[in-house]
Amino acid sequence: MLNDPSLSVTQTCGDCPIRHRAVCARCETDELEQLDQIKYYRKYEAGQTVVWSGDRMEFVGSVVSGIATLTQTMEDGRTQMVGLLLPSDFVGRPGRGNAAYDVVATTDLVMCCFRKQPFEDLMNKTPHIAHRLLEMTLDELDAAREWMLVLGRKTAREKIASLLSIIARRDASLHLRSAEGQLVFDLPLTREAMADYLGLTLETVSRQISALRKDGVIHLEGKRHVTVPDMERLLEEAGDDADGGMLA
Amino acid sequence: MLNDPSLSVTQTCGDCPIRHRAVCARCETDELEQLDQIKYYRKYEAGQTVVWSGDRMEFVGSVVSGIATLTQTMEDGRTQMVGLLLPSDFVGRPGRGNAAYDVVATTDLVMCCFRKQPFEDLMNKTPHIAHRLLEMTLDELDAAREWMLVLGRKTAREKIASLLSIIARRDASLHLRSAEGQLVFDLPLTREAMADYLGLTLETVSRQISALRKDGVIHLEGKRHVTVPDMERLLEEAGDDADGGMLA
DNA sequence: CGGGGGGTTGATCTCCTTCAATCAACGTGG
DNA sequence: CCACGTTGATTGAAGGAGATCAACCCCCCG
Repeated sequence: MLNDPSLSVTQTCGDCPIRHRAVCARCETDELEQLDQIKYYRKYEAGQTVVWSGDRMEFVGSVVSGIATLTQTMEDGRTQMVGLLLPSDFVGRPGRGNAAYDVVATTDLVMCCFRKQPFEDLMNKTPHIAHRLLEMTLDELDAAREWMLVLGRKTAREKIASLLSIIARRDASLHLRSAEGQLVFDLPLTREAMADYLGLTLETVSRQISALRKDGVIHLEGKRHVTVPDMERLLEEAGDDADGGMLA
Repeated sequence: MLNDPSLSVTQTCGDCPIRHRAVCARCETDELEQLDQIKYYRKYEAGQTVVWSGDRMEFVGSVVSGIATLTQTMEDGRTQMVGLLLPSDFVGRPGRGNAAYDVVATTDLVMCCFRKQPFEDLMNKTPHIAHRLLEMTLDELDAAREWMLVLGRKTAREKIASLLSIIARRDASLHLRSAEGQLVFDLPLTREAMADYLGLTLETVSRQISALRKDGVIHLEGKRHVTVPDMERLLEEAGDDADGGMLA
């Protein structure tokens, strides 16, 4: 629960790594200045809970760096991840007072926060923000619906392959390291988190990853470092049509 | 495939049954007039496909009456419903050329359609529309995420109970017929459609409905007419915390 | 009368869960 | 430096929830 007092991550929006992808992506310089005045950065350690489901939302904001998860939990403890928050993703829902999900940092995390009320006021005045938020929300809705197919209809093996290909795709779009068709990345999630994402048990996750390794679909170094020798193959295993985007 | 030529459902927006809930909910009268100029009604019969996944989207629009489903299908035929479209729900995604899902009418259906380009132009000019669409999209995202928990973590029995309570709740909010705590409604879906919604087989759906009936959680008249003697009980069976809204 | 769509029920199979043991990596304090 | 506990992961054995395959019913309609 270390509350580092030296968490001043002060920087100007112009230098911000997520400047062109976050809610502020379409803002003009004057709009950015207004955002600048109500923003503040906040750091979380891996494992820390950012927001508790049901709690009053003090702020909304963007993930600047690190990874967080959005999860829902039943009274008996069953949990389902309903979103994976990567840099530039938005946290919080304008127009709602209380959080609907737990937000947990899975790695060290930096958030760019806006106090809720000022942000909502600003949003109502600047269509660029509202427009970008609509765009992002529609993307998230698509992602959620794709995930519904994974959860409802895919086998354990297909689920794992689906998760791996999503992570691989994301990493490829960031590092554009698809040289030689070889994709390499680190799993940002524990086996348990993957299980919560996929609606499986962690044992099944472990078994299926081992199976994919034995079958040569992926290579593993250590527990987390993955190499995909043939992306087409992985997509087949995921039950997706090959081709599947890559350039989105 | 009957293409009824007498499908003129002409009416003014003022009389529209979904006037206060659809994308146009927040429009002023002058904005409504503009929408009026680009709108047209279209009818579909039960079973007809409204939009094919992958096809060019000619229009976006609202469900006026009837029920439609949003489904995704894998090459081998497995299908997952990713959305249930009720009156006032919006179909189509501004800013995207091709449909991502199949839209199928499960009952006779009336849609209020807008040609895509004019609608997008109008949306960019009138923040009321964009704002309402954001609101609706956020609601859909919440619904999708709640469904992810159902798909990923609930048992077959809980899944059925969840679906029934959602339908019951919706019907209650429409007909406010919660007199005596007795809820009565008709299932708008076949067993197969329910299975596609819940990530189950239709046999399992049938068995679990029978089981809930034997256990007195619901009463059935015919195959579709359902009575819920005790909503609390149904919510327990769904694995939801009791209370659960009812007044949203 | 035949036929087809929607639904129920039964028997069997299988994939995933559950329970459990084991392991490797890591940090911590004696 | 090593015993110890912890956390994340792998693997095995057994059991069960739901899928699969199949028969049959009901009802409407041509």
